[in-house]
Amino acid sequence: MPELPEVETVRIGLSQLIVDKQIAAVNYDWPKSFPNAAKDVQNYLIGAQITGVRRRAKVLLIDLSTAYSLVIHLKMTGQLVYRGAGQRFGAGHPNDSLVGELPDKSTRVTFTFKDGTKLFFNDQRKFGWVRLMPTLEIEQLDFFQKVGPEPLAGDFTAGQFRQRLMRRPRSGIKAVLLDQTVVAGVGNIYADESLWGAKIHPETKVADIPPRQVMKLYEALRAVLALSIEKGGSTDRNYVDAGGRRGSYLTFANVFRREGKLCPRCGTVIIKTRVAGRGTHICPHCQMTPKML
DNA sequence: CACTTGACCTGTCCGC
DNA sequence: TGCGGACAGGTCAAGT
Repeated sequence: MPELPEVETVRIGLSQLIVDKQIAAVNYDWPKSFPNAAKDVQNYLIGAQITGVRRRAKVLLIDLSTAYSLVIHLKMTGQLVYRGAGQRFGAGHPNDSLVGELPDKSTRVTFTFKDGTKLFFNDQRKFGWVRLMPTLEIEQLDFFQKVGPEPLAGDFTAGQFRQRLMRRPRSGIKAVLLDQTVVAGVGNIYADESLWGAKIHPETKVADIPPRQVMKLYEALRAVLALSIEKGGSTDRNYVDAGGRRGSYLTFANVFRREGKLCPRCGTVIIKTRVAGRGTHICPHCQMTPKML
């Protein structure tokens, strides 16, 4: 799913498309995708105006004039796609759009604005959700209490990164990067890409990584995330931005989904294995297997 | 404590 | 053309 760059791309799109709009109606067909009391929906969602769109880790926050917010997690296959009144297909380039006419069979929630435009929450696998709750209570959610710092924040230093990683010194580095309580927003794609950038094997124990390599990983992670946001994120299969458009980061990826192809750095064939229970792409030459003691 | 597996779901792809 | 299994960007909970 959407990792930090994808969710950030959706945030940027929505903040240009739906701020100030007033919600006139909401429809949903799968209660787990929209687990909210009808009373709250009536009192705090219908009639509310959208005041802003924020992101924290992989979670999207749509703030409302009622002091409530929509807290949204796209999980693996979630999409948030906006359509103008009467607009049937994706803006600009229908051929470039992964989504056709909406709603479609993966549409779980539809928000209709007063001006007739709509926002669709699509989610093929139904893992994602849209939750309505008081804005001030969001920070008290367990997830928000525990989630780590934003890796692209201006005040996030290499020293902090190293300290956070060292909370799990004996774990493999990939598992630690994927741990949202260590650093926010990193998922499978950017874990693989940043480890390739720093020439670190994903199973290396955190405590065994020399400080200089940790610094390289810090830089690689931030560079990869920033580049991906610039490219509109990664579309592996389902992901699209708020206009229904694909992201192009994967055309710049060095290892992710490139098994069987050549490492752009050394020419060795990239392999795919399993690490931390996830499909993992590495250059077996650049990212040498750590000495397994 | 840390790692693995199973759940949550649907869809696609691959081998037989 | 069909069927079974593995796998897919993410988290949780439970088991070892």
